[in-house]
Amino acid sequence: MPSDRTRALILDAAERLYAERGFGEVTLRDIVAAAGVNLAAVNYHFGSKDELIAELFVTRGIATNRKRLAELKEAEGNEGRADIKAILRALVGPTLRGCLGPDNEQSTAAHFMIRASIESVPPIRRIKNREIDHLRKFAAAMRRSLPDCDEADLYWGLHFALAMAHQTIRDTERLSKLSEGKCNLDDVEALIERIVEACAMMLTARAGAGRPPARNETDVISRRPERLKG
Amino acid sequence: MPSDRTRALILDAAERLYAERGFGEVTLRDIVAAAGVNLAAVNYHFGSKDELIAELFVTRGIATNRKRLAELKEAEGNEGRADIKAILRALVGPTLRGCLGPDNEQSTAAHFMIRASIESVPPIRRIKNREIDHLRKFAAAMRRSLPDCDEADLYWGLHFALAMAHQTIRDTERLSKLSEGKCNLDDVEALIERIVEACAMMLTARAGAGRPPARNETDVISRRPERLKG
DNA sequence: CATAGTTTCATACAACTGTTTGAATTGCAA
DNA sequence: TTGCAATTCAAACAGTTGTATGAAACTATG
Repeated sequence: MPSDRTRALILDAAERLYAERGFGEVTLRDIVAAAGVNLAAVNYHFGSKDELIAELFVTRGIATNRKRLAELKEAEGNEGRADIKAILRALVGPTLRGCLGPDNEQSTAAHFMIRASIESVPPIRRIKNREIDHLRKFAAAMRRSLPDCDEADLYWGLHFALAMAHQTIRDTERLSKLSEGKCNLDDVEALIERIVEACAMMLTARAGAGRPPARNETDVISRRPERLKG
Repeated sequence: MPSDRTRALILDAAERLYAERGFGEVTLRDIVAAAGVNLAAVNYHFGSKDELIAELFVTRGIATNRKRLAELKEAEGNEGRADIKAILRALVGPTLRGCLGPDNEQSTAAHFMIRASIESVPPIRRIKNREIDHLRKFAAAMRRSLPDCDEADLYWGLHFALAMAHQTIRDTERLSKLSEGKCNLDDVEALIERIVEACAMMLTARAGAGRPPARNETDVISRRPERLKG
């Protein structure tokens, strides 16, 4: 009958510190100090530092994915076919709210997962395949929503949606410096809508064209600027 | 009259190793072994590991920026006003070619800069402001190209273009696994065109609307799904 | 209470990190 | 060649890291 208290203290402290500073900047001694437990407790409860990180990644990943899937399910309703925008919203909404939303919606789990997706430390890299399966569910939903859309385009759309969301989270500072505050980063719902609309537009524009437009033809190559000297 | 040979050997080896494995996974001993020089040479020529990294970031950053600015200049020609697509192409093209293009176009400098933008290690974080100034030149070019476009939208477009490009470079593996090879990652020019078209579309769609569309109104908020349990 | 099992603790350990040292070697000018 | 500075080198240094140990403290059952 283990009293998981110490265990939980370690997990919470590690989640927070890793989310704040990144994996490279946090030592086990930092974690146990923040958790108020003994150094040896980590190896006692988790076996090793890597196993602690792996457990964090698994549990926090599940939590994030659950939110996304719940929104997806709600969007698809009974018909099993949702509006493409609703699907995209379910894909990027939870993470964006968890990282950039008002304080009461922020979650350390979301911050941690972003950190994990950025730094990709060895113990995490080994497990990451699980994420692929999760994203496949969204790809399937998108296929049902836009049955005429070229399949590669669907994946590109999904990929770009995640790209925009994640990069915005990571690079909040640069964007706000660059735009001198003109880009409002506090209004998450507007940001979500911006990303969703952009991706929906590129997906429907391509689907509307009937067949995938030129992606490898000479007219594309010809756009390439002349070789520039060194 | 210093014989910069050792110095250059260290820079090249460090650039390559950091680009391949990331900053966290490369030690000075790895670098000097790859360079075939003595361990103390690093501190002799650069003062410290951090200064070595900083110098790499500065020189390689300048090299990358020069390519982009050359393409931008060519796009703007004499008129000082370029097609928005050409501007975006100049923004994302060089890095994408340097990282995903055919072997003869790949550059360790581009790979290194991507790594630097991902991991953001302390010595680099201190200098990064230089990048903002560089991007401002592209923002200015975009403003000249689309004078009627809302300024915040311009920054968002620039930001998303970089987001798509960088994330594609970083996450090649996931996208290719997810799409089971359906997304052709070998054809860089097609990828560039895909990103450019997507961003141009979102910029012109918004500009065409006459004024920035609803970004903070209630109809946006209302799209938000109901609060989900758990 | 006694005792067996679990959990905590201070401490030590071995490995690795970036950095320094001081002697050896080199290259070049006088 | 001689002399002097610049450069290379092997070795050691001090600090930090994750992990291991064995004793102490706790918990709950008999």
